[in-house]
Amino acid sequence: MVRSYAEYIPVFKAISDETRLRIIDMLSCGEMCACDILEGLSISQSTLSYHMKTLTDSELVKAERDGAWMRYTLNKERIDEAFSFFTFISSEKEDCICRRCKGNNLNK
Amino acid sequence: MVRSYAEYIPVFKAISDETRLRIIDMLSCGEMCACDILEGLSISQSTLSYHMKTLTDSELVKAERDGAWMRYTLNKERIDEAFSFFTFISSEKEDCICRRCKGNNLNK
DNA sequence: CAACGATATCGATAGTTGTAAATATGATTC
DNA sequence: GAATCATATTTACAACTATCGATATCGTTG
Repeated sequence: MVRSYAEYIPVFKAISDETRLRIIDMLSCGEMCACDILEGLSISQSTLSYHMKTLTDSELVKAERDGAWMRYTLNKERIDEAFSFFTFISSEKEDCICRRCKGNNLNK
Repeated sequence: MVRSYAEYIPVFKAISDETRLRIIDMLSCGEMCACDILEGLSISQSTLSYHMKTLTDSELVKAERDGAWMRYTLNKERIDEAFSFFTFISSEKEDCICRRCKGNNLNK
């Protein structure tokens, strides 16, 4: 199930930036090309390209070339995977690495 | 609903680190004190303190002093809030900031 | 209250991140 | 194929992050 803690860190990093959250919001209803995303933001073209690379490297966003344009879409499966992973990590489990606090009343 | 994109960024940053994910895993079944968390990791005490501050500042983890010990527990409500926020951001919405790509066939 | 155990803070440092200007690459069009 | 439009890469830099050793603070206990 959980392969390693490192597996989804690029996803969580990708959503840890205001500009990228705004881009994800823009993509929530369907695909957009880079030029139109750029119009909706107040950043340079090279900065947008950097952010889109962060998003596609983490696989949160899928990129498809269409002639001169790049079309971007949200990868909702990847989002679900990352959240499932975190939900698993943060939920009670049978073979848990947890141990109780030495000073915990529950252990008395 | 969504107050600002910045609202949950500290939460997403908090879960973007392998050591902190491991700590969250440790806390998934109940509370632990710092000394026991430290035992389960291979980091210095000052580094643990730094990570616990990151986690509590983001409100992902609640801290409670018990004499000399600090007891830490996961704040599952905060986790749910952050995920709800992101789910909202990444889902189709009525008054969406999305606009379609100029070159998109859907607009023809 | 002195000594000790638990945790926090400080200072220093190496590595990472976000930004933009300049430049390069890739695709289209005339 | 030269000009132009769209996107990516390179370079440089300031800000932030994770880390640790040293030190400080806080609480307990003799």
